[in-house]
Amino acid sequence: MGNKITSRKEDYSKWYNDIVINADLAENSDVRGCMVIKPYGFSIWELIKKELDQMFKDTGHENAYFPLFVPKSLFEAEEKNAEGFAKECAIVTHYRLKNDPKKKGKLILDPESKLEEELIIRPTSEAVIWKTYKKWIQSYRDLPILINQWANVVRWEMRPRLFLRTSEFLWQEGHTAHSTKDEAMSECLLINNIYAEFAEKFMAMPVLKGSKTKAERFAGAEETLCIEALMQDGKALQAGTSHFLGQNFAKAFDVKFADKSGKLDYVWATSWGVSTRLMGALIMTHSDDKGLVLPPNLAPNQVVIIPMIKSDESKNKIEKICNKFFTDLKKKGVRVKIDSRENFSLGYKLNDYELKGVPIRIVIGENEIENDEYEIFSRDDLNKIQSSSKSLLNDIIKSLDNVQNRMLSNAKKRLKENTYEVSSYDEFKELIENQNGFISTGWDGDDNTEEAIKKDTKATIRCILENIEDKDVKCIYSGKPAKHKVIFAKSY
RNA sequence: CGGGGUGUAGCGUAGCCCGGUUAUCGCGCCGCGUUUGGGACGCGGAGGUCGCAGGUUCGAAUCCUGCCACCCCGACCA
Repeated sequence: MGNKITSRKEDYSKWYNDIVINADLAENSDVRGCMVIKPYGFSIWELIKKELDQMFKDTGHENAYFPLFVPKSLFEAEEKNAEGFAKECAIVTHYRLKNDPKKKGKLILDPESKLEEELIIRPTSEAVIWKTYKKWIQSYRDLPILINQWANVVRWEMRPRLFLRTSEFLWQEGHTAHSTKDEAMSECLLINNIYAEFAEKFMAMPVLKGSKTKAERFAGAEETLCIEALMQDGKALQAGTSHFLGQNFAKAFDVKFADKSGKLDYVWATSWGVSTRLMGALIMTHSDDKGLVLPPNLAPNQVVIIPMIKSDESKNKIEKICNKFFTDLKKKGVRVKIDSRENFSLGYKLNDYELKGVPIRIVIGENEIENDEYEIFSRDDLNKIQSSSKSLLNDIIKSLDNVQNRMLSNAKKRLKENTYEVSSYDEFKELIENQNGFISTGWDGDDNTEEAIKKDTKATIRCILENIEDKDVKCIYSGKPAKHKVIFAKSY
């Protein structure tokens, strides 16, 4: 191995990047702010896709694919959305290059190929999709449309950050159309619940569910629901959003439907998405100074078997037993791998799989076979439990469950321990300054209050947990009666 | 776009202030041998437009000018 992981206490940002790069997940590419996702990292994304995709399909959604390019005029149609994304768009202006007459071997834009109308590389697909939906929708019988697409998008952010904010990223975006407001609202809520369930069940990452304030809301949405996760350094990470778009896009793209009585009305819409940022969330929620810690449900390799071969005589026997366990585990649906590379020492392999976060590891050699004693090592708590050849298969499967559950309960505990109730603004500032974490408190609902706190402390309202009537709950900043119970935090 | 920093082999770096043999070291890579129960060792080897373009000089990784890229801190954001 080359570099070792530097302590996260020393420099969180450095720690995070080291894990991501050393564990072979991703690297910064030469192209500004874009990342290369390496095979092992991409396998994690594929698992995320697979599981989420199933959840969408189980709730009646279908996949489709829409174009990458958005003509500028189309993009402009929904004003707020266009304005919100305007300053982070990559734009295609030409369709051809030609040789530079002044510099041999260099290419320049061919001025003759300038496009009549520029094409925006989608930062999100509402515009293209609603243009299409107009053609698909005439009657209430055409509704609802429940479509999801897995795609890449480009947002030209000022400061990219590996996985969390890259110029190009992979995501899923759902776009639905409904005949009633209530139905669209429940769709929006359903999806946010799916996101939260996915985060808990598969990522072992507990999240808070809530809605965004006007300032933090998606451009063009009437309401944005979100899931917010807490990272190990106490900063918040927005992990997924689900937007109720009202009739904004239907009006912008003139999408009307005839109801049962023949009356025309604009359709109601939602859109929702999660991105490769989830992988950043996964890393930053569970990893430690030894490297990645992956929950079994999203680990490309759930179990690794390492044969320990000391002599030619025992080689056959050991390989046979390794293969038997390998096959047995495969049959049980476990993602298992045998590492029989002979040019790497045991110590190297042990460290390598710890770095890569493989949840369960067993070493099989002469000692294990002779004594019929097998050690099951779990990555999350670095503990070993004893097993025998007879019970090994079941014990491994049980251990995978244990790791998954333990990771979730530890993360839940950390979320609870780092969520604070405060009664004064001084206490609020003190906490934000020194501890980070979630601060649960009252807010008067005023944009100016939100803005003032942000300027003062860098903390923002991550989500509104609930609207409250209680006259005794005061806004932490203004002291006026609070309208909402909210979570403040510094965020990524 | 403002403030600070960096650019030398696949990765991490020394050298730069104070110009001068063949550009340093570690990891990784290739070959051979010995190894393998917690990141193995020995010997041999390959790999460099010193970010790019100019300038100063007998001579530039080193000094000067311009440009580019990246990192960190702000504003922006899934």
